[in-house]
Amino acid sequence: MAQTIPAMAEQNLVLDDLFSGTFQSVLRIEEQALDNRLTAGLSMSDIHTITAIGLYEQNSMSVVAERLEVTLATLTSAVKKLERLGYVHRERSEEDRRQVLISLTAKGRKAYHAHRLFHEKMIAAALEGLTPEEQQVLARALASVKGFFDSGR
Amino acid sequence: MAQTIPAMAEQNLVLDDLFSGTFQSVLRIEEQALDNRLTAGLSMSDIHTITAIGLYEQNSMSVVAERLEVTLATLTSAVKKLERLGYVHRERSEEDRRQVLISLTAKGRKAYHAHRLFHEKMIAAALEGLTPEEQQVLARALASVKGFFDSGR
DNA sequence: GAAATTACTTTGATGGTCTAATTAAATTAG
DNA sequence: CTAATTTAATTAGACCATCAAAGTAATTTC
Repeated sequence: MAQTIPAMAEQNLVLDDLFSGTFQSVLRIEEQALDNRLTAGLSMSDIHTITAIGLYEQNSMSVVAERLEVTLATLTSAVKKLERLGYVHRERSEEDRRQVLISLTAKGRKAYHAHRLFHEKMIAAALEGLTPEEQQVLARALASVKGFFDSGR
Repeated sequence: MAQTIPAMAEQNLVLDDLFSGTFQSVLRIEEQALDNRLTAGLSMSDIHTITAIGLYEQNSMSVVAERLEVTLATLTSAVKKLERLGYVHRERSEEDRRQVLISLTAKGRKAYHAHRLFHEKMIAAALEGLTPEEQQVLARALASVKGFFDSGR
């Protein structure tokens, strides 16, 4: 009965450390990668905003705020910075003049691509020690884990 | 030659999304879990500090700051809050009176355990959809991925 | 024992986040 | 058709986590 808990904890502790540790490491690496000609001066938060705006879309502030799961107030200040730095274009919608539509400038798209490329290289390099079968299992395992978390508990 | 890149990107894109998505989900869940009798009012950052101080250790500020990879200034203010709230005990070292030794109070240890328990349950639940073999592979895959990131690139 | 080093704290700045208040536009109800 | 309500965004003001630089006190070195 309760006896199974400690037994379980043993193996899971390893997984837990691995998860947490990998998270930390990736975050660190990702931040370092911002030291790039095309993304210099941007924070992770800025990159998230750029990613959420999307490559060739024109989205309203509300839509992007929802994607990012932040308030409009937060997004307003984030976008103000990115507009000042020339990564994002802002204009009022003609259909509904309450809305503000935001989109990436050429510079913003370059930053977007730079970050995506970095991600691809990172993943490719990180996985090169795994066999295709292991990669397959990793994908399914992550999907399962994520699925669990997203199902609200 | 270069032709392998796009082919590779396909599968890796999935892994990439899974990674990023899982990260996000876990972070969210973890934050929500702080709404607990024993950890209420604490931020993730506070929990990290408590974890780094350790259950039954008495560490100097420097040691903990290094574990957390933050400056002493940052840790000083973090610890000030945790001391005020009764989670952490501070005292000057007798051997070297420049040092400040910090340790968890009973309340701090309770918070520590509450968070650990949450983590165990989270991992156990997240893995219950996987076969033991898959869990095994996941562990090795994560270890490999983490190893790659930690080896500096 | 004076000078240099070490351990920590304080001060003052920045960035990212929030809530509440404000502005302006669009929709709805009378 | 106006007046009231709702919606979209911004601004104002707060808080927290972080840092660098300056300050303090103890220890080590020469």
